[in-house]
Amino acid sequence: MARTAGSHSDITGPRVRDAALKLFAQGGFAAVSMRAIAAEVGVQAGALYNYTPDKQTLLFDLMERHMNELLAAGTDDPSLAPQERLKKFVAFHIRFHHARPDAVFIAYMELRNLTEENFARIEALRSRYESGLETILRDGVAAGVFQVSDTKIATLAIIAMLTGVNTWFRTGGRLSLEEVTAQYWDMVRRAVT
Amino acid sequence: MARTAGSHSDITGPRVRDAALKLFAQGGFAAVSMRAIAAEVGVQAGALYNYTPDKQTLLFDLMERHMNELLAAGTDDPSLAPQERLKKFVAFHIRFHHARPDAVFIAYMELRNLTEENFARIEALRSRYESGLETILRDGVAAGVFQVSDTKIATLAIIAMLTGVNTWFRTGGRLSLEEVTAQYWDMVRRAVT
DNA sequence: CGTTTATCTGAACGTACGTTCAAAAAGTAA
DNA sequence: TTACTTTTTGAACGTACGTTCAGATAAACG
Repeated sequence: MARTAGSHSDITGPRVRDAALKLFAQGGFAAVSMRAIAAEVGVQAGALYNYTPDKQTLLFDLMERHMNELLAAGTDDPSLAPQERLKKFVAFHIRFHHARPDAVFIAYMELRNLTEENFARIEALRSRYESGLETILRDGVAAGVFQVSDTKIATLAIIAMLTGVNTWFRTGGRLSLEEVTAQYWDMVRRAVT
Repeated sequence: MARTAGSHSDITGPRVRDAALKLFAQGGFAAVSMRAIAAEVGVQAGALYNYTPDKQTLLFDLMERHMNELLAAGTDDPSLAPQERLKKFVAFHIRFHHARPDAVFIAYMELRNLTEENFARIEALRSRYESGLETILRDGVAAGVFQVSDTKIATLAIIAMLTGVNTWFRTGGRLSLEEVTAQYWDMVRRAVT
């Protein structure tokens, strides 16, 4: 056998990434073999190399796509009041991260498996995202509506707190995502005012 | 050759755990070989099996020791005012975690490499630690000094926020650990009152 | 000193890994 | 149908893995 019926690059490519995302999140980059990814897709290991030059690049692609999605989806309207902008940020962050737990997990946990250069590129993207929040905080401080002595620290603290939702929240539990978001917004609001 | 000069179980045992801790934190459980750990200690791979039945148990031991240390070190005095108790908790959590970044990293990142049974045991220990904070929050709510609508969520949010310090704080940077602690305490205090 | 016990070596076991590549089959276009 | 391109197979490459164990040496003990 060789080429299989219905095989197409446009189909297999995304399926390779989906499989890798799922398995990396499940077992960790180093613990997942190319053969395991191939099995999930339904091809032999060799076929994966039509879609990535190597395993490391496959990981990097997943992370980079995730960070680019995050940056593209985030919106901030500087004409709004800082309180309103911060509220929108909190809601967006929780919603966006909750929708893609695997990608979030990988983007935070597999950084050490990147080459130095790839690591730097991911960190640059993450830094850009953090800057978005810090800008809101700074504008709020300048406007006198936030009292934050160090906006950089507050930025990191808020993001860590919000991302933490992913580690415990499950749909169908005691609270809805909207209720959880409201509570986190309450804490964030009070923490900066 | 065989037994080496000066070899002692009391010495090699801790060195094996230290090496494993360092290397697991650096590269991840799956990516670190028993041979690499042995090389760090200065023995052959076979010698490690005098100190652990297998690699998985070595990881579990590291995590369990860390969690037990955490629980043993944490102190809460219910006779103090809730505000004071919470302040002590914040300071303790940041200091304790900052002192052992490798163990913290492993205890949070390598959970998926545990067997189901071992995972449950670590989670039980973590849950006990979280309960300590939640008790403080509940007491504060009961006393009317904290306004928190869901103490469970607040517990998880605060812990995520505080543990986040480890991901960015480095001694010798712009701020001292004491200054950082003060700022986090400020945010936590405001978030619950 | 001689005997026993604790500790480590070095080699070996079967298995799995990431990656490569010629050959083959399916799709595409004429 | 024929010629060409895209996609996949299946086998193979060298390397590394976790673990076991008989044998060897150092330490401890009487």
